[in-house]
Amino acid sequence: MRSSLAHLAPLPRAFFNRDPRIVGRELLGKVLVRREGRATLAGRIVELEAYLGSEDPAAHASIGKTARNAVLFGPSGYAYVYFIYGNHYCLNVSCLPDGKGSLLFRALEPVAGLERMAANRQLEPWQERLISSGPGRLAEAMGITRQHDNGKDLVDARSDLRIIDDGFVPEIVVESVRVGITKATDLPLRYSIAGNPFVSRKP
DNA sequence: TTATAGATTGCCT
DNA sequence: GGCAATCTATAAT
Repeated sequence: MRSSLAHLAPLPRAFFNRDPRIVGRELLGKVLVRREGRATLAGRIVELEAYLGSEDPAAHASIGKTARNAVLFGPSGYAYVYFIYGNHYCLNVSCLPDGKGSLLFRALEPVAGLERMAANRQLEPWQERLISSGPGRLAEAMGITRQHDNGKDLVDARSDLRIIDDGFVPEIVVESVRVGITKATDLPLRYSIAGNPFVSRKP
């Protein structure tokens, strides 16, 4: 399992260079892979949220380019990591350039390195549901920080953080409203795999 | 220089 | 279900 994951090709950059509402649906079922020394941590993407550009007041990019959100104004397929509520990191991938769209990773289903992921969260391996169900939780499980990972190329096969396609295709994709925001709360921009127990909140 | 809101989580009642 | 923790980017003074 470990070596097969390591050799699967990343998605092409063009995959990300599209409307995040399309990319979000198609990214469900793909696998986020983290290399931690000799260990490999991996989780299947089961929940994402799309953030648009200047027309989406909930999007960090809507205020224009700043030091914090600069990655969103660069090319597609790069990691935008921000720190929130004094406690948590959240991972996004840039889609359209010039801040026109990105996706927030909200939940993963662990598929490799589960014990290591649990340890990163100070949990026991049997507490599977708590390991990576939620944007702050999955970042902690994968050891993602702004210092180490902001601006990282998720398309680069040599990167220690990347997204690969193992051929899994979800049966049913569900659209629902985004979580935890106070603006543009009625847009159906959250995508999740129907019935998957690792989705952070029921749609 | 100071103030404030925030794409969350975990613990409390 | 309610709310404190904790800190930083950005806005306001």
